[in-house]
Amino acid sequence: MLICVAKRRSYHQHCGLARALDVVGERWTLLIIRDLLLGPRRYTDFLRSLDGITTNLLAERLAHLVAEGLVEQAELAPPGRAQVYRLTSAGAELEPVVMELARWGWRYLAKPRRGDRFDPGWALLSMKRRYPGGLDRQVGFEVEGRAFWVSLGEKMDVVEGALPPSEAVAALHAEAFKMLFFGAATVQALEQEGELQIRGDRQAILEVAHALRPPSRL
Amino acid sequence: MLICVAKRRSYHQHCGLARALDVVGERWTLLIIRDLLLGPRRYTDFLRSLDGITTNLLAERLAHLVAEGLVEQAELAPPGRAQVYRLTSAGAELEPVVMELARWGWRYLAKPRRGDRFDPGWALLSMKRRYPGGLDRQVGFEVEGRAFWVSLGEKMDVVEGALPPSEAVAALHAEAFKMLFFGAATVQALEQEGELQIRGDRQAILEVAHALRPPSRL
DNA sequence: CCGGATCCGTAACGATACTG
DNA sequence: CAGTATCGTTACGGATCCGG
Repeated sequence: MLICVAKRRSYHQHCGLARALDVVGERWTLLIIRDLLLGPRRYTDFLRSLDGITTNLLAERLAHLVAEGLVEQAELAPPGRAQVYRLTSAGAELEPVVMELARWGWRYLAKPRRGDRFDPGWALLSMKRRYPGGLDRQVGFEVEGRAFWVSLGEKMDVVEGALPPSEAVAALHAEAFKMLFFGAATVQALEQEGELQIRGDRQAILEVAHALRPPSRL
Repeated sequence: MLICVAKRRSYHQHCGLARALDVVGERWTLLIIRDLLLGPRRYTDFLRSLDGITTNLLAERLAHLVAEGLVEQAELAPPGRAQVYRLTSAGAELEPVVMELARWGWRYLAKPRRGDRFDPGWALLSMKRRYPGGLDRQVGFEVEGRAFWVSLGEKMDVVEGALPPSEAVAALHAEAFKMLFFGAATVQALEQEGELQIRGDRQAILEVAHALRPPSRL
């Protein structure tokens, strides 16, 4: 009987970058972190979001992240009582890493590839770096059955899922959200075309959308 | 005869992070970028620095980075006339990504692993984020036959290789440099022990070392 | 020596099926 | 729902070889 010590692949370099990549450099890992930045997730949430990942690989990545202390498991309060994965504080400190990579990769989004999946959560996350600060608004976005809660204060916070009610909620389809994200449409235009409905404080939605508008092309 | 279209693996997500990882997420890629941030490199430079990479993989990674427009090949001026790889502007824009990952991975460097390679170039790169600005100094570091030129102005620049002469040069061994990097020693202490020699403006070296000192442990 | 290309074994990954 | 088990495929690692 052989006892196999799990020997992870490593660059064996005493360098912050190399050590970081030793831990989170494997395939899918940072995408899992990105999803968790929107709040706790269940196993099947990942399977839905990370289209193409296989169940064994997801299980292995999650186990590794838990072992590294970047992710922890928790039980959701009743009546849900489902088990979820959530970031630890060490894992949450990966946010600047994710944001920098997303910022650099933004250039490739200008020419969309056919068949690529779009998720409003990913878009909202990347909007964090657009927010210049100075507002105090809490609004919600409902996109095809999913709810995102955006809080603009000193910083921008965004989480997916049920949360305290906000001043206003905008409901729209993913395609419309995509257009907002890329500046191909405005809230007013989408509203006129019936692609966007606002409940509550309309001004709040307009202010938030304006604060998070894409950088002008010049 | 089959014509095979090179089909790269992709996450197929319309997301900046996923697209970035599609391009630079493969093994070794960001380490190659890191090395290039110190200046142009030759093929064999990579082989020496990236201990463990194989020649076929290095060739493939470089070819891919060139194809993506992040790296370009150039001929060094005579009498060297060697071919080198260097970053394009798009590639150089990966510096914040590398720095953020290195910052996050810094925590793992506190407990060194046996057998990990140390490179003063990697250390100097990660010192960029320590520099608070406000100085105007150019100094050199000679570490076991390698020359690094550090310029502190509005920002910190560091390149490896021959460059315009600086105000001062400090010569030391890698182990001594490591101690400086981690705050386990000071320039004065190393000098007294004969582990560090200064040519030229001693004050310049002291100022640079102080500006780049590791964050205090509290 | 430099700058790779080629071949092959192994480990990581991907697809599918199955289970408590 | 939350995984495990099995198996084929691809990427990676190790070694050698080759033209300039």
